[in-house]
Formats: sequence, structure tokens, C-alpha cells
Amino acid sequence: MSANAAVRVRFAPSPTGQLHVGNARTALFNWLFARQTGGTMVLRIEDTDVERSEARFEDQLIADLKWLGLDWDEGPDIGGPYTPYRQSDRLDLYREHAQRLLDEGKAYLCFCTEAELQKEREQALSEQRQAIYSGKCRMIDPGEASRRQAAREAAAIRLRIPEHPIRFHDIVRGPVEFSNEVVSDPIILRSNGMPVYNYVVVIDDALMKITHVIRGDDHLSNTPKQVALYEALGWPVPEFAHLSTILGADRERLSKRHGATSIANFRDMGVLPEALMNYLALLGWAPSGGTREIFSREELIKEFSLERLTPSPAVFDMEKLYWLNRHYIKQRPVADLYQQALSFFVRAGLLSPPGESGQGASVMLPAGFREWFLKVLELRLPAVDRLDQLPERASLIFNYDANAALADPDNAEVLNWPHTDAVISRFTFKILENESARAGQLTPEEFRAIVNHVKAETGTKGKELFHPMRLMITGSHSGPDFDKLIPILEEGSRLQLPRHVLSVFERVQAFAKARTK
RNA sequence: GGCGCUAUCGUCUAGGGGUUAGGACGGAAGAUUCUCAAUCUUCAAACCCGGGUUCGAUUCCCGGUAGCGCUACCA
Repeated sequence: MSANAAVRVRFAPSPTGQLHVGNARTALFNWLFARQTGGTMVLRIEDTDVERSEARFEDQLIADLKWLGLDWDEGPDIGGPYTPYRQSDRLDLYREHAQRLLDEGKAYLCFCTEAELQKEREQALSEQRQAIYSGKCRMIDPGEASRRQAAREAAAIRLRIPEHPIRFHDIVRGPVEFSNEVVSDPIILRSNGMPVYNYVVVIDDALMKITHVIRGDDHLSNTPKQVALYEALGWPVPEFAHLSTILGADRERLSKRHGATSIANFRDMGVLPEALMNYLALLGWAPSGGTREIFSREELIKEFSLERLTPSPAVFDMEKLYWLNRHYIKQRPVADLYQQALSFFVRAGLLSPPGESGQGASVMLPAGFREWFLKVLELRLPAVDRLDQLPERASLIFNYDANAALADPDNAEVLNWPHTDAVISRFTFKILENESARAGQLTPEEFRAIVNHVKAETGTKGKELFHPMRLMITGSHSGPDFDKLIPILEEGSRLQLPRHVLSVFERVQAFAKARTK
């Protein structure tokens, strides 16, 4: 590992929107490699596209990366030895090196207008040729070129692509070669003085001493231009690792129309960061042996290797992410999830009417609430893929509508069973006369005694016995164990909650009333 | 159009000149439970096509096809 002692990698996003899972996965692989090798992780902001870049996106990017559990050793927020880490602050550097290339004859001034270039391109395309720059300004005498420039003629700076094939090594794909006839002389500095991405990325990576460029494979075709640039500048070419694309279920490149794709989306859905990290790591990478799927951060750092990256594109599978999320939800102590879970209930208006006490800000909740709510979570957490499903899955606690239960076609069968009426009336009678139940203090033991009583009196058992009672208590013939549910209902009814939780007694009473109507 | 990359169950993948082609998600069936969820067990499910190399190709090579990417004074 000593050969890797000086590993320096970077994640270089554009602040033009939300952090997307594809980019997050690139960031993750860079980070894993850095952490594993004891190398350095650099965060650099690529904001040379002035029109689309926004400062607020940069803040969000940083927040999203941190949420995922990533960190970095150098970056715009913390500085470092190769400052600045924002491209818009490095313009002088880009101009300086462009001038050097010009002086050394490795680049030249191009006076072609956009209209001319456009025409050239169309011509090439119509002849079914590769649309590359003709190189017509290559031959302009440097003296003449500087005269024209001095005369304020608009000029861009182009790199001279060498007359030999460009080869480089990609860790994921092996040796890659491009014929020089296929790569045009790229513009490195626009006529307005602004540098172009393919150029700045090289300047920055080289100046920041990046040793391994790990990025999406949409950059693979740009790499020959960049390699030519390194060579023209006389700088060492880094190792490349081009990551496969992440696709949607329709095998098209993953985008907004595939639903949740940004890190913020997943966070807001109640996907846990460790689940997302684990899932992302498995997209395009597999451990040696290939049978292990669950990895903690530390295990990923230990097991990860660039050599085991897969070159083929991967379809993002939400179901598998949910499987991991379910796994990590069960791993976490419920108390860990308390705050976040609570916010979903508040948002759903279950613990405070929405709009009244704000967006989940300071909800006044009674003493004893926390203990009770943890029981609710304990009960319903195993039933969710993501935390935002919690309120809906817990609605049997917060919502009760006897009329709806009686009208629900799903319940028709149970309601029509021959013994249902007997069970309902015996059960209603026993609950309504029970002192504990009246006080909202019914215990699971007392409840079981009542159940046994009804069982004996009606001669029913199993479904015939339980489904009608379940219906009366929850409005549905299926649901969680009574032993766990009864205490939650009873305790909930005694808490002064913004929305009253009905006790067993209140439910049975409401059901009986609705039924006699 | 040109160039590049890719191709194992529906999906993520392991494997690799001779294997019952392994695992996981999802699916189906069963066990358990009053039911749901959870859990456990079992099952179905794949080497894109065509040539070559070879005693033998899913594996190596070539071609085709398909998907994706790049082809900008975008990043």
C-alpha cells in the first residue's frame, strides 16, 4: 500500500442543482479509495458555467455529502494547500497556462466564428464524416495571429492535438486508444476569455496533484483531449477510472422523470444514509467472492477496490434499496429514529394539525409521550420500507372510523360470517362493562380474559373469533398483535395528544353505535 | 452519421476454457400466526446472436445486433 501513500482524489461537482445519486456514487467511490489508501480527498466546485451555477446549490451539495457520511480533507469550505477550490476563483491560473501553451506553440489562436464552425459541422455531418474542427487556423502565422488579436479580432485558443493516436489507461476498462483523426483541436479558452471544462479540469487536477481521476464514464470520450493537454503541459497523466452509468428501470439514463434521484429526495423519504451508501456501493462494484451485500462504512472502506469496479451500466433498483433500508431501520435503536419519525407524523398532521404549530418546529407534547411514541415506532417500524410511510402504517392508532369500517368491502366477508354477530355483541358487552376499559386502562391480560370469555360463550375460535374483534378495534381484520396494540391504544388515549387516540372502550362503543344505526 | 464503452436470471452481481453457472433483491410456494408485518424453508429464473481458436467455449478473438455515452466557444 506504500505505493499508494500519496493518493489524491477529488470529487468535482457543478453546483447546478441537487446532488444526484450518480454523482453521489462517484463521490462515494472517490472517498472510499481515499480513506482506504490513507490518501487525500479533495472537494472542488466546478462553476465555470456561470449561467447555471448557483451558490445555494454549493451549500446544499456540501450538506448532502455530509448527510451521506462523506467528508473531505481539502475543499472550498475548509481550504487546503491548493486553494482556491472553486473554479471561478482560479481564472488567472487558467489564462496563465493557456498563454504558456500559446507561447510554446502547443496551442494557437482560432479566429473562426461560431457561424463558420457551425457550417463546417453541418457540412461534415451531411458527408457522413466525423464532425471535427478542420484546423484551418492551425496554419496562421503566429505573428499575424498576434496582430489580428491586437486588432481586437475575437479569438479563442485551441490546443494542437498531436499527430499520433492517444492512449491512456483506465483502471475499469484497461487500455483505451483514440485515433488522433477523431479528436478535434479543442478550444481551451473561449474568445470571451473564459476557459472550457476540458481544459480547466486538467489544470486543476494537475495543479492539485490528483493521482486518480475517478468519474462517470460520460467523460471517457473527453479523456483523449485531456491526456493531450497533460502532455502539452508537460505534466504527468493521472490514472483514470471511469464509472459505469446508472440507468433507470427503462434502461435510460437515470433522470428526474424516474422519480426520486437526488440525495435530498431520499433523505426526505426517510431512507437512512447508511442504507443509501451501502446500496450505491453495490451499484457497479462487488466484493471479492461476490456474495456479501451488507456493508458498514468501515467495511466498505476495508473491502473496496477500484479493480473490482464493473464496467457495464447498472439499473437503479428501488426495491433493493428499500430492502437495505429495512435492514438498517431494524439495526438502529428506535430511539435513534425518534426525531426523524416524529417529524413525519407532524407533517402528516397526526401529532399536531398542519399549519397550526408550524412545520414540525416546536410541537408541545405531553409528558410520557416519548415512551409511548417509541412503542408506536417499535410496532410499526418493521412494516415500512422508508420512514415516510410510518404515519400511514400507524393510522390504525390515530384514526378510527367505525362507519367506514362497516362500509368497507374488504370487511364484508367477515361481517357476514355466521358467528360474527354473536362475537360482536358478546365482545361489546364485555368491554363496555369492564372497569379498566372504561378508564382506558385495559391491560393485555384483561383483554385476553375477555377474548377467552367471548370464545367460550360463542364457541368460536381462530379467525371467526379474532377478525370481528380486530375489525371493531382497528377498522380492519388484519393488523399487529393485540398484546402490543392494546397498551398503545390505552396509553395513547390517556395522553393529552393534539389528536385524541381512542381507547379500546371508545372504539368498541363507537362501533356498536355505528352498527345499530 | 463518426468514434468510444458495454453485454451472465426481470434487476444488482460472482465466476471463468471442462462448474449441478454461485449469491442478493424482487417473484412463487410452504412453515409460523387469528390476520398483516417480521422471520425461517423451498422453488422458478440467466451466459445477446453468428463465425473463428480449441479436444472442448458462457469464458479468448473477430463480426453483427442492441443499449448507453461523446461528437459545443456545456459541465
